[in-house]
Amino acid sequence: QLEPDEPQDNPFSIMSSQQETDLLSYFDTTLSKTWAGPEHWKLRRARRDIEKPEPSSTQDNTSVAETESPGGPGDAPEHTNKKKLQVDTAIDFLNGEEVREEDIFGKNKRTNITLTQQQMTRDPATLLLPDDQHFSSKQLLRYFLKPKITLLRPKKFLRSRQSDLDDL
Amino acid sequence: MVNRQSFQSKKQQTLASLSTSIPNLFNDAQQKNAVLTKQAVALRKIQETCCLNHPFVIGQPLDLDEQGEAAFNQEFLRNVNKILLRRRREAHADNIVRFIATFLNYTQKQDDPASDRNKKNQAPPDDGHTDDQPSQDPSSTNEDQDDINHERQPSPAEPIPSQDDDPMDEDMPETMSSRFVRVLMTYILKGHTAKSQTVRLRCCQIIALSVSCLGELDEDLYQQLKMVLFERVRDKEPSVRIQAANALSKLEISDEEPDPFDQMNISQKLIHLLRTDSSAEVRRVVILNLELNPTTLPHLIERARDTDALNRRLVFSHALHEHLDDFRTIPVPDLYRLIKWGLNDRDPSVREAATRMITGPWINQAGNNLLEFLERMDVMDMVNMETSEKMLTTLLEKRKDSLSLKFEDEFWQNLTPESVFLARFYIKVLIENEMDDKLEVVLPELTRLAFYIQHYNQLWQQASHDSEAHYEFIVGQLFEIGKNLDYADEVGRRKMYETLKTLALIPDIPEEYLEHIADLLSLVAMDEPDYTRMIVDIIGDIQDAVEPDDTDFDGRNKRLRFDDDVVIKVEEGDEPDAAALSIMYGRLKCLTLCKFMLQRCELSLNNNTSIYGILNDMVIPAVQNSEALLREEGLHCLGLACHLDKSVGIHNVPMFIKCVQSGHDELKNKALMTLFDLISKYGYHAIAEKSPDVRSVFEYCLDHDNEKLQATTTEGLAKVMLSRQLKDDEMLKLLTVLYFFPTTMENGSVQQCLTYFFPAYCHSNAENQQSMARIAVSAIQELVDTYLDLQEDEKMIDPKRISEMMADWTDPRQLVVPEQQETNKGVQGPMALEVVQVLVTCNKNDDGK
DNA sequence: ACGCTCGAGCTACACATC
DNA sequence: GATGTGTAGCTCGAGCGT
Repeated sequence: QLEPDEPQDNPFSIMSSQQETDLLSYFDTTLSKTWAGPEHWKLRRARRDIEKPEPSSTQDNTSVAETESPGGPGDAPEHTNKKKLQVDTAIDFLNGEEVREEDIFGKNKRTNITLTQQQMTRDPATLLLPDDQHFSSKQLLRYFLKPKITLLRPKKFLRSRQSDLDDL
Repeated sequence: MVNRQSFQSKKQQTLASLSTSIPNLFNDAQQKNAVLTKQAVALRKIQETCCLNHPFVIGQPLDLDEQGEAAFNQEFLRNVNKILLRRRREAHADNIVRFIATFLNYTQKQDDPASDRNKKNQAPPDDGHTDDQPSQDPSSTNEDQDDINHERQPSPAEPIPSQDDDPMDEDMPETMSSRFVRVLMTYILKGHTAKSQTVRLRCCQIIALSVSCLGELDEDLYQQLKMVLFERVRDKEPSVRIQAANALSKLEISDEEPDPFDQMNISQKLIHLLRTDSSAEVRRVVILNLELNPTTLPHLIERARDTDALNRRLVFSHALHEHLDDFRTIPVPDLYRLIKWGLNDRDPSVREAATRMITGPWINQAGNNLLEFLERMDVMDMVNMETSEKMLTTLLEKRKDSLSLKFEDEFWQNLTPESVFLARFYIKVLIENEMDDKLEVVLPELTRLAFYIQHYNQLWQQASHDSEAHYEFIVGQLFEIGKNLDYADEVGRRKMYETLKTLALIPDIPEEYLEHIADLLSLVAMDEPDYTRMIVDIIGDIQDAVEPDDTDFDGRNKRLRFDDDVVIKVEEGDEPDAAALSIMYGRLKCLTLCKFMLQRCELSLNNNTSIYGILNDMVIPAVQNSEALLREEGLHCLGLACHLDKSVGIHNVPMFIKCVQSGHDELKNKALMTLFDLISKYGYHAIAEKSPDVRSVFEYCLDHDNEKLQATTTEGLAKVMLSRQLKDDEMLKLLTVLYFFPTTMENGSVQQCLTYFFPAYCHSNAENQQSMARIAVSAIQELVDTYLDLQEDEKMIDPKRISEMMADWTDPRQLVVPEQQETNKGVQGPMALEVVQVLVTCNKNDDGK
């Protein structure tokens, strides 16, 4: 969690926490699917997945689990039934009902079943991704003028040979 | 005749039981594991019995029972009818479609004496989808075939026509199957204008799977078929287009006759679909079926950037995988674009497919020889360096275990661009994977490497124009290898220093080599002050070489080489002053080296006093120089110096602001970068306290028409706001409006930066999210106004989508760290209120939300 | 091979338009 | 009033991971 107000003279103590790195790498992964920008943005299905576990976890594990369990055992056979019913798309060629040809070849005079020439000529660029600049937290964590140095841990770029010797 | 009579009675029986025998075959054929050939064989037998007056004999003139034929056809079509209304992807119906194709293939082959001899009854083609299972087991198909041939032995009583007496007429002879094909196709084609999309879909599907099973078609039927497909490929329903495209791709590509409707031939239509069809699956069908040739190749390559990840993947795993005989048929720029896209794709499965394509068939094409492969890839071309590097790294990652190389003196003495390039990345991969034992036999000693650099440098300096680039490249790669060595050896360090110094003094050393030198010297140096002293010395030497006596300098070939777009403008009539030019280039080179040094320095100026001299003698004068390039590079150095000392930094802020306000674009950009760096380093308030102008400077740059400047400002603000140094609703609103503004649409850097920034900003922190909520409504109002009076040629995101995105940003559930419940409702609630207020005050303009 | 998940596509419904 | 158009929600299946 972020500290709301850090002393202004040392602002990057905010950024230097491990959590901050975690947060940014979290966004690096979650946002890697939406990088292409508003033209390719889609409304994600409401994050029910995150809310689903909530009722079970937020509630006590004593009463709620009991009340919901009756539905559980009933579900299992239902699933198998459903599957069997769904697979039942076989066609009975021998005794099946006749299909009337006018049902098949019936035409619709008014409805246009073909696209207009204009609908056919769309800009090919809309079906292509833009040039990916691979924007990530890396860009946000480096200096413009010293791109090799991260803002997070201003470690020494030059390792002192003297200290190497000292280490031994 | 007895035979004839028995045939007739068999026919009577068969005709009588048609309404059960054929449905039974269809029933069998729809099953999941049905061997369709079996049913096809049985159906063919029925067909022969019904349609002929004699037992079938290959090559015999057709003796047709038209009534029997009609009965057969009618019954067949009656069964076909039953699948035409079955929805897309219903397995049973799909099986029947395949059955139809199998039957057509089989019955047609039976009547064709040419194909009958070698009776390699090809399986009917797949439907071009990724989901198709291999419909038939090839071995069983062949077995069935053999059985048939035994059964078809003509009875001894029949006259056996000679097999070779029947050269085909120019007009194909009519056969039982050709008549059937005509009947079926004519019937199926009727469905192409049906009201039901399912019928259209099924008809096209039948055509798609059957076209290659039809044998030779009448010209008129073929034309009719083609026209129908031309129309269906423009169907309103994507699912129909998928099948139609599939069918079209199975027609002879050699047919180049254009459609009178739009003047496009088959190939052109397919390419058009590939590029413009809104359905990813339609495009996919074309990717999978389009023949690879010089015309289609660029369009297939373009699909490596398709919005659909699966399509992108198929370009690598299918279209260009096995079908491309020689990757050198791809023009080099396209080749590198393709590899770059594939290896850098956001989707791991695409990257994987691209890697497999390169490591598999492409390397094979080069005889599994990496050096040969690199040669064919033309890796020396510096334009594509990044991609070459990535590619070789990927390659070696895959092969690191099976590859054991040994680089000894002889290897290093006889380097080629390809071999040194390979060595560099082999070393890199070994280091990254900590494969120390393999490294041991590969890494040269520091002294040796210094010697090799010297050696190839000499060759470079003496080289003819032709081989110059060759040696230059080798030296560059040796620099890179040098960064991996151990610098403990004193003698090696000294040798390296001497070598690097010599190189630094070469008048026309490329800029990136100067950077390598700066890097390597940092490894040679004992510590930072030592490093600084080394560079300052070298800078002094460079200056001495250029400035004191300018007699033998010729500005043209001794100049420092920068990127191509950097061209020093020489004022009109200044040409004779080559000496002045060369002095200027010398200064520029010193500044550049200084820049590289400062980028690698950390110590404060007080602890590293040798920098002061260089700042005062060289950098400050350069900032005031009239030559733009020198000013830029000087400013850059000054900016870097500000990194090292807070008071120097703060002191110079007004100067940087001034540069942003009145410099040329490149200078503006450098100054702007420095300002953001200083804010990052010393805090926004430390800067803004003394120079409140910064904020307005940022506003000014956000609006600037220079894209690079806009991008720098955006990225800088994103940094400063994400780190929560700057909390400024108004600035956030400016960024939001900028993000969706029509003029920013083309600026990819700004777009992609903000695409990252907004969700990260809003979802990382509840306070940020509230800030967004406060400005969202007024921002969207402004954007809707903009949207309403868009010019003809301007494009903008639909306001509805804008509001969706803003709703997403301000959704409290998306917060990474969920706030305490109090704030949860409070975010979008006020927004909704505000929306209502806006709607009430002006109920003529309403947004899409 | 199995099972899960996410997303494309389908249906139904409301609204607009002729 | 009927028919076309656009959208919301739901379902089912392809494709991925285990």
